[in-house]
Amino acid sequence: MEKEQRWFQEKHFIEDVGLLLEQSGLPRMAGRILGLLLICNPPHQSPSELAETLHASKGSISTMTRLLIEMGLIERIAVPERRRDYFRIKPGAWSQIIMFEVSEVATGRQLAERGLALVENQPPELQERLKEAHDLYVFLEREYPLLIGRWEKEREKNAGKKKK
Amino acid sequence: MEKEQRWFQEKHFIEDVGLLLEQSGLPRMAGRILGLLLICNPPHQSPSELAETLHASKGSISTMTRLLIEMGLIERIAVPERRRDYFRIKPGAWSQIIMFEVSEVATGRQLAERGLALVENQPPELQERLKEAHDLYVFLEREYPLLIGRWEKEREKNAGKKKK
DNA sequence: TAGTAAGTTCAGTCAATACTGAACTTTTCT
DNA sequence: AGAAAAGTTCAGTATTGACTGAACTTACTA
Repeated sequence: MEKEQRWFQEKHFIEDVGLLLEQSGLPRMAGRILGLLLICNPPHQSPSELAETLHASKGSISTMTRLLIEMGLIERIAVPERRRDYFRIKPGAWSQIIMFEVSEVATGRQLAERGLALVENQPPELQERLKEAHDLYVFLEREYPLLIGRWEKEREKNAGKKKK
Repeated sequence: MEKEQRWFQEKHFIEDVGLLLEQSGLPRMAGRILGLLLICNPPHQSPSELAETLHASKGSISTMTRLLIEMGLIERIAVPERRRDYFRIKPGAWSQIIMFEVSEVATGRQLAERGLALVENQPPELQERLKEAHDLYVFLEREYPLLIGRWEKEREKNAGKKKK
């Protein structure tokens, strides 16, 4: 049956989004929820729909949706006729995910500075190890947000013209 | 005593490098080794020195140094007079760490493409969710390496003039 | 307004995996 | 060459944190 084949692919996709975002520190189930919300139709799902589709407990759905909302990756929406809440991917979620990397870079820069203080009495060529790291963090802390800004601007510009 | 104070700071620095790199998927102990190799004097350390300083078993030092070498973050060096091997931070280690992020971006792009195939029959506004993610990954896959390249070039240029 | 469905919270379980320690191999020193 | 020191491998332990399930709260419906 055609439909089962399709669902098999979707299951795989959802699982792989879970794995990918696990690399970025999200719990597996949070990534699965995002994966499902990326491809579902309609694009909004209730907690119980999520629980059933993902074969997960209501408990973990509740915990993980709260986390995703705090992180700004999904949002609650009200659906006319139904009173209970639905979730959907928040527009801009993906730049948000990338922005978390930026704050990690900032942490790295601060840490490198603490390190530099510790080696300040060593000969300059020994300080080089840490200077390299520090230098890169400083560079990225400045340039990374600019890069994302450039993307957002380009994207906005293209929003006007309907593609294809 | 002045020296104990210093060692306290160093311990903390090492531990925090461990925590930072854990975010990027390295085992804690691997990050600690890098942390120590960033600030130690001399800049090269033998496995047994590492084990003693970090209060770790010889076993985990052996496993983790092998991992770090495979990842291109540290290297073996021969020290005159001593036959056994020493380790030190490999120059360029930090751009290497960043490069691992790039390959994660590539994974994300591929995954987004699989997702797009799954929603190709949905109305265009529903495809938007995935297009945003895909678009960003494509952008970063192109621009991120260019950014690192720019940094490396700038750094090379500055290598000539001794600073301060 | 009572009854049911949906959602939240949290204590306890389970699974993944980093790390230890012991047996073994390789290197170094006398 | 023999003894000791250093390094590797791997089976087993310990720790961490995600997930479940049950008790509870809130929202909906007849």
